[in-house]
Amino acid sequence: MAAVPEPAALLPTEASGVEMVAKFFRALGDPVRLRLLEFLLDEEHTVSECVAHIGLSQGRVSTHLACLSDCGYVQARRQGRFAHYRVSDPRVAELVLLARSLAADNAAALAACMRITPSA
Amino acid sequence: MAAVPEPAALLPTEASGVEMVAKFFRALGDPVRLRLLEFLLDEEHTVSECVAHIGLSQGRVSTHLACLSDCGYVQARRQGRFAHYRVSDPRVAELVLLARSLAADNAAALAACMRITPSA
DNA sequence: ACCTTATATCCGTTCATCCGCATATAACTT
DNA sequence: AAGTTATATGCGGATGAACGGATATAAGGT
Repeated sequence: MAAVPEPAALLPTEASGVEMVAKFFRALGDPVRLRLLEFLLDEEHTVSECVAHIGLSQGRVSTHLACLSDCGYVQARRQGRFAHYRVSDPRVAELVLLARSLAADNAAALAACMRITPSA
Repeated sequence: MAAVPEPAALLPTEASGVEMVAKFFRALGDPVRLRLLEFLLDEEHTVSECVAHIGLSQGRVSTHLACLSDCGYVQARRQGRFAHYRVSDPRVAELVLLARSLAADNAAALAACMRITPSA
């Protein structure tokens, strides 16, 4: 099977798997969540600290953190009434750094790309 | 400068840069574009071939390809009335494979994450 | 010139996602 | 128990992004 010159099956064969990888990327497609990831890379931080760092409403930040947690980017440690979040997997940093280098090489075209966000 | 225990500045310092990386990820957050990327990894394909492969309207596929091109994921080679697209950078495959491995490890949680796509 | 083929763009609709605000839950404090 | 602090969830509204279908542009064929 798979006698085609495919490199190693970039994507899962099932459609549901592709949708899953897309979802995974969508979680990174938000500037607030990216900033949260960076903030939580090395050290744990509570939700309140994240709120102070990000500057959005507490509810919003909590939801963003839950989203990152659902997707496996960060982990929550409960302690009393506090929730300490941190990045759970070193590959996360790898992923973002790789994207950053790619994006940097295409900054001009990317900025001009009106097909994703017409006004940004 | 940067005497903080940051690992190597995961994200660009300026807000516009963060928005740019987010935009970059958003381009990958669509199953159709992911399938196109895989299709164009090794071999060039024309738009018509992509249309046949993907199964959406020609206009839609053309726009998706333009989007990928704007973001620097693929490159177009014009020949007569044909446009041949292919992945331009080997790091693209790296990026998607890395995400795939991460997503696989969190498949269950990801599937249950209602914060990104309530119905998928 | 006319018709076909290949690709790109525009338009209106529908669905997804983000936001702030209000509210619910849960844990400490006194 | 009542009040405070920390976090999570629900709601309506606004914007973003996907789609199909129609149309514009451009190249080849006859």
